[in-house]
Amino acid sequence: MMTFPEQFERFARIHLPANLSDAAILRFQALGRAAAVGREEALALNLHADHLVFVCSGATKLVAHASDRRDQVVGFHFPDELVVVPARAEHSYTLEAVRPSELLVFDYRDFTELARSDPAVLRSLLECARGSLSRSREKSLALGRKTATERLAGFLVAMAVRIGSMRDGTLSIDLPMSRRDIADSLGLTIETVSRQFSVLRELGLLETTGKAGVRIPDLRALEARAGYLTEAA
Amino acid sequence: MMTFPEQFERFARIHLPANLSDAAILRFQALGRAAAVGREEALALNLHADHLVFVCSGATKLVAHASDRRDQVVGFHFPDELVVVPARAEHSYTLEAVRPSELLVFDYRDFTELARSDPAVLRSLLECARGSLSRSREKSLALGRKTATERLAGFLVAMAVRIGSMRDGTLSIDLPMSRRDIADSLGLTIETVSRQFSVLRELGLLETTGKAGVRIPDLRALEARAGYLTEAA
DNA sequence: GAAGGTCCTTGATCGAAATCAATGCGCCGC
DNA sequence: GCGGCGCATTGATTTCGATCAAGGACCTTC
Repeated sequence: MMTFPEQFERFARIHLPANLSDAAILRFQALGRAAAVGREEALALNLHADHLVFVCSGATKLVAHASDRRDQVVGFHFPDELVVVPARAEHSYTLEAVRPSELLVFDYRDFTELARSDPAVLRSLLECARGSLSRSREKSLALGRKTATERLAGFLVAMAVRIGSMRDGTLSIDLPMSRRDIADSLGLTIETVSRQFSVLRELGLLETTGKAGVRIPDLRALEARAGYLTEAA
Repeated sequence: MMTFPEQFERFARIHLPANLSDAAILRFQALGRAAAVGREEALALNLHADHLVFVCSGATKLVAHASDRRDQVVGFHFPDELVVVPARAEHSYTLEAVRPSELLVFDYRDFTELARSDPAVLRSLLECARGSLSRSREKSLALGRKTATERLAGFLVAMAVRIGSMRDGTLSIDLPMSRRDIADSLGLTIETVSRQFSVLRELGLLETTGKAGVRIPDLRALEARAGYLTEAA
């Protein structure tokens, strides 16, 4: 459990320019607030404003809500990442904890107003937005044109890159999210996700240990199963 | 047909700050090139670099390509809009003309390098990225969790807002894109798109004239059919 | 370490959209 | 005005993933 100044210091180190004056840093700090969010809880936000949220610890999902509790996980966000949580428009969005998480919350408008003449901060925000846009476009392709197996394979490749680690010589992931979260992210049902885990397991592309553990013996092979473009095409 | 300086002037008026010095404007101008792209042609780009493209005239689609010619239209872009076209990664992207289009092309890296200390230009880029991210997230929700009818209704609402106009008292759209483009944007087939047009027509939510003309007598009703959140929820 | 609950897996059936297959319409040149 | 062609519509059938329905595994709690 971090104190607010510790959290902010971490945020500043990653997302604010190194040469910022102490006074300027304090002005940004004054705009932030800390929030601890328990598992499966949503971060409480003013629905009518955009927010900028820094993930200090845990793991989170950004969820878009349509009518009839049909939810779509629009993205997962892990420690040290910055997320833009949009205000309610055609649909509403919530940032929810997949694991107990410590978050740093800013009003988007206040933050950009303070950063309006600081190129380094603006560049940092732009990079954050570009990363999210790029992942979101990849997701559109997956949701629009890929089969269930390809979607799960692509998801696992992306997770391996973002939160995977080497364990006794094999690329491994400890998935923080439930099958429901994965299903809501891939536009599938939990049953279909479960079946695709079985398919990939039978193809020898992965091994599972318990609910959360996944070992990937051959990342390239899994990428191929995800329908990624090869050198040739 | 615009000359390159005319095109650039238009771009500068919309996306560059008004108080930029003439010298600075010329430096940006030196980075751009004009490109005319015919119907269904792709803009020729260096595949290994990101680009920034300004649409001067016409209508364009940003297409993500997976294996087996399964294409996903990731977004449509109309005159005065700025598009980020990503370099090839897991998938490749092309910007293609839906109608003959005049485009202004920049290398993304060069452009941001020149803008690196100019907050106003950076803010303009950030706003562009945020707009695209927001539309992309809405698309993820539609592709992941909505029915064919809801997707088409949502698409038509969005087009009405972006390129619709009032004609003899009724909100009307002259769709620049084919059924195939719409299908590739909504993650459906052309046959299904066609059937959903019939469904919405039979529901009295729209009238069609020829292939491209759409009249929307009641936008609110169409929005409701798109599964948008209502005030209550 | 047994009990209980939650989450996950597997199986059987159903349904929305894809695919396959004609047919129709609008738009072009002639 | 009349073909002809490309695009769009409509119909018949198939398919992949959703839904419905049991089991089974893992983790917590006592």
